[in-house]
Amino acid sequence: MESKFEPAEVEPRWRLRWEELEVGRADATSDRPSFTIALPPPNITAPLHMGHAMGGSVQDILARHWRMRGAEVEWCPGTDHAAIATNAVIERQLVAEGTSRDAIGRAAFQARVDAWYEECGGRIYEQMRRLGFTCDWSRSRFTLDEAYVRAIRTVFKALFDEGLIYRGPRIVNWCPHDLSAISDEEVEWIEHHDTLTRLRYPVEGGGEVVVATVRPETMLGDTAVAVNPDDPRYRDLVGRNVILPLTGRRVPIVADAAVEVGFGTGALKVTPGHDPTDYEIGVRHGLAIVNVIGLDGTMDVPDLPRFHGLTVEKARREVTEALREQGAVAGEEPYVHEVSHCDRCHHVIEPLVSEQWWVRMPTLAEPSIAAVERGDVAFHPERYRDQYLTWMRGIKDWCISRQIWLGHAIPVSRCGNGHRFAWVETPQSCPSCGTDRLEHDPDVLDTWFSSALWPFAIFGWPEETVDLQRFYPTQVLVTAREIIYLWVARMIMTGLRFTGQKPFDDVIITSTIMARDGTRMSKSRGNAVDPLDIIGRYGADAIRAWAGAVGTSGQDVRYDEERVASYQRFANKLWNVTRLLVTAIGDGDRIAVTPPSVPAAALLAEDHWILGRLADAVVTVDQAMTQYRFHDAMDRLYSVIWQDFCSDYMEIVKVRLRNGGDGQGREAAAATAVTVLDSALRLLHPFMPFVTEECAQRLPDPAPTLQHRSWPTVLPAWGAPESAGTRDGIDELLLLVGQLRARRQEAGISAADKTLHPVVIRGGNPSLSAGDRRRILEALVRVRVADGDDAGEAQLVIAGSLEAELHLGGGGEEKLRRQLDDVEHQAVRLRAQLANTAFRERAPESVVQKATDQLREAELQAQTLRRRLGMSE
RNA sequence: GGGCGGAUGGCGCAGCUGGUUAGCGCGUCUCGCUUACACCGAGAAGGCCGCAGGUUCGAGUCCUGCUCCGCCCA
Repeated sequence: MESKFEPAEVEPRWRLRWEELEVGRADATSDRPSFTIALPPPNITAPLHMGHAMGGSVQDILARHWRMRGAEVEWCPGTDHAAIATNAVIERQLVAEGTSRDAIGRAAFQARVDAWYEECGGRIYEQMRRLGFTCDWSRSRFTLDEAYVRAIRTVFKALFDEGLIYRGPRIVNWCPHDLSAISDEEVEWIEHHDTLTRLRYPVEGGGEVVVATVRPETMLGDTAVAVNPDDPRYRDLVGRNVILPLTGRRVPIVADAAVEVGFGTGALKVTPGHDPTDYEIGVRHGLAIVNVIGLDGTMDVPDLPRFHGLTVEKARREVTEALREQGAVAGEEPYVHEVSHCDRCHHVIEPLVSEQWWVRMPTLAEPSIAAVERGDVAFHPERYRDQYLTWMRGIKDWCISRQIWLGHAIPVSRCGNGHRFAWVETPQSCPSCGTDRLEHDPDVLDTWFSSALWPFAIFGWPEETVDLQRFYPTQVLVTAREIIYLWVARMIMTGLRFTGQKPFDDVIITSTIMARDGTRMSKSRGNAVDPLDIIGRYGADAIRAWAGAVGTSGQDVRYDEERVASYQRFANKLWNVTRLLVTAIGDGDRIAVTPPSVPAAALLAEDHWILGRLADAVVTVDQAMTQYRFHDAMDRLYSVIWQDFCSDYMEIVKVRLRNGGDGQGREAAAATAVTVLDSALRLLHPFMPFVTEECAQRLPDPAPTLQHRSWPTVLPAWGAPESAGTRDGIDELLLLVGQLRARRQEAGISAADKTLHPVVIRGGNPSLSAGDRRRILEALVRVRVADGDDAGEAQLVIAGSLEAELHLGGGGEEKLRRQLDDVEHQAVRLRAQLANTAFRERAPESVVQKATDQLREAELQAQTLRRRLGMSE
C-alpha cells in the first residue's frame, strides 16, 4: 500500500465498479421496503455548481445509507429542458456569432438546442458520476421525453376541462429582452438608485394634486389618481377629476386603501397598464387601461411623436423634460428602491397587460395547505413549513404561458369556428364541429409547469406502471430554499390532485453556499467555485464529506476550502491506519471483520474500551442519520476514528500487534481493530464512499462493495456490561496521559529525549488492573511505572481519581497552585449549589447526585494538592 | 412595509427537547522526520457565548426589547 491516499487513482476504479455492479439500479419487483428520491432535475443550461454538488451529496448519502439498511433504493436522476434559461443561452450564442433566432429560423434553432442538450446533459451526468453519485441511471428522465410530454398534456387538459386553466388579459411581468411573460417567482429584485419626481396634476375646477413617482414616463398611461380614504388632506378631492398634463386626458381621483398615506405626497398616480399595484386598483375601481409601452420595451404612443418609439429610459428623461417645460414638475429627490428584473437575462421587467394562460391556484392550494398542516409533508428545518404555509395562503393565479420557441407547446387549438379545446394527442379536427381548420396555440408552457409533475411523471404517470406503483410516493425531496414556491409547492399541489397522494414525506432544504466573504456565489460575480476543480485538488470524498457535514444544517455556509482540505487529510488518515493494521495482520491469522473473531474473555481492557466507543458512535450516527442531522454523524465519525481509534487505541496496541505469537493478546488486538475499523468504514461510507471502499477492500473477506454490506448495529459482544468500569478507568487514564505529556514538556524535556522517567501511581478506578494500567500508560507516555517511592524529587499529577508522582526533578509547584485554585473554585460553586434547598428539591435526582460526586472529587483533589504544597488542611 | 435567519476564542463553524470546567476544524506558539500517516505526532495559549432586561433552583440554550449583518416576500 502506498503511504498516501491518491483520489485520482482510486476514484475512477470505483466509479466503474459501482456501475458494473449496478449499485444504483432499483428492482421494482423485490420485496424490500422501498426508499425513493427524485433528483431535482438540473437545468441543462450549464455545468453543475456547488449547490448541485451539495444537494446531490446529501441525496447520495441518503441513498447509500438506506441501501445498507436493506431498502430498495430508487434515486431517479433526470434533467430539465429549462426553456427560458436555455433559450437565453442559445440566443446569447447566436448574438455572439452575429446572428439571431429569427435569422436562422425555427428548424436551425431547434438543432442548436438539441446539440446543446446533448453536450450539456452529458457533461452534467459525467459530473455527477465524478462525485460518486449512485443514481439509477437506467431510469433517467428528461422533461422533453415523449412519455413525460404526455403527462404534461394530460394534466393540462384535465385542468383546462375543469376550468382551472383559463386565458385572459392580465398584467404580467414582461421581459422585453426575452419577449415573454414570466411568473412572479421568476422575478428578481435589484436595488436601483433612481429619482422620485413630484408631478403637479391640475384638478378640474381649480387647485392641484401632487403625485410622486419614479416612473414619470408612465404618466402618459395614467387613468386615475388615488388617495387613501382616511387621508384628510385629500378627502375633498375624491370624486373630482384631474386633467393630465401632456395628454390632456381627464381622469378621476379615487379613494383606495392600498395607497400609503406616508409615502411621497400620499397621492398616487395610477397606471393600470404598467404597474401591478395600479392594476389591482384599476380592477377595484373599473378604471380604463391605457397601454403606452410596447412589447419591445419602447414607448407606443403614436399620438405623441415626441415620445413614440423611445426606450423607457429615454422616455423617462424626455417626459420629465416636457413636464418641466410646463411647470408640472414640483420637485425631484434621489430615491433607492428595488426594481424587478428577469432572473434569466437580468433585464428590467416591464409590467404590462397582455393575453396569457393562467392556472387558478386557490382551489389547488387548499389540499396542499392541509397536507402540510397535518404534517403529512414535513420540512427540515421545520421553519420552512411556516414559510410555505404563509405563501400558500396568499397564493395568486399562476401565469403559465411563455412567448418563446423552446419548450412544451400549450396543447390547445382553436378551430375556424372559434372552438377552443385542449388535447393530449395532436388533433386533426375540431371535436365540436369537426372542421380541420385548426390553429395551434403559439405559446409554450412555463418550465415549472412540467417540473411540477416530476415525482410521478418520471415513473410513467398517467400510465399505472409498475414503477409508479412501487416507487411513488417518494420519501425525501432534497432541494434549495429559493425553490420552495416555484417548485415544491407546485409538486405537492399536482401530486395530490392527480395521484391522490402526497409526492414525498420529507422535504430537506439544503444550506445555501456562500462565497468566502459571505456573499452569494455567482458566475457573474466571479466568486463561484467549480466542484470539479475541488475534486481535482482534494478528492471527491473530501467535497462530499464537507457538503454532507454542512448541507442539512439549514444554515447558510461559507465555502471554506480549508475545511474541505481537512477532510482530504481525514481520508489519508483512514488510509494509513488501514495500512498499519493490514501490515500487522499475519497471513496465518484467521480474522473476521465482525464480530471480533476471538472470545470476549480474550479481549484486554483497551479492546473493551474501544468497542464501547464504537458502540456509542454507532448509536449516535444512526440516530443522526435518521434525523437528517448529518453534521452530528460526520463529526462523531471524525473524532471516533481519528482520536479514539487512531491516536489512542492503535497507539496502545501497537506493541501487542508487533509481537509475534500471542503472548500479549496479539490476535485479540488485531481482531478488535479490524472489527472497529470495518464498522467505522461502513458508517462513514455514505459520506466518503471512495476511500472507505478502498480501505474495506484491504480488510479480511471483503465484499464486492460496501453497498452490499449492512449498516452497523451494536453487537452484544462489543459491550459486555462488566467492561463499563474498565472503560471509565481508561478514560481517566487517558486524561492522566495528557497531563504527564504536558509535564514532560513543561519541564523542558525535548520530544526527542527517550528517557523513561519513573512514575508512581495511586488510586484510580479499581476495574482497571495495575498491570493493564501500566501497559497502557507505558505505551502512550515515556514513563516507567515504578512500585513504591522512587528516589529523587517528584511532581504530583492528578487526573480524576488517579494520582501520580512523576519523577523528573522538582518544580511544578506553580502548576499545582493553579490546579488547586481551579479545584477550590469548583468546590465553592458546587457547595453553594448543593446548599440551595430549592436546587435539591427541584432539580432531578441525577443532577443532584452528579453535583455531589463532583464535589467529593474536587474536595479530595484539593486535599491532596494542599498537602503537597505544604499547606495546612 | 411583512416574514425568517444569524451574531459563540484570530478565521470558519458545532452546541438536539435549559442541568459537567462551552466543543471542532483552520490559524498561532513550543517540541518532535518515534519503521501507518509531516495530508503526521505531542503539548500550549486563546471565549464576560452581540447589548439590556426577564422567566427559572439553574440559560450560550426559553421570553421581551435594542443594535448590527443576511435572506425571502410585497
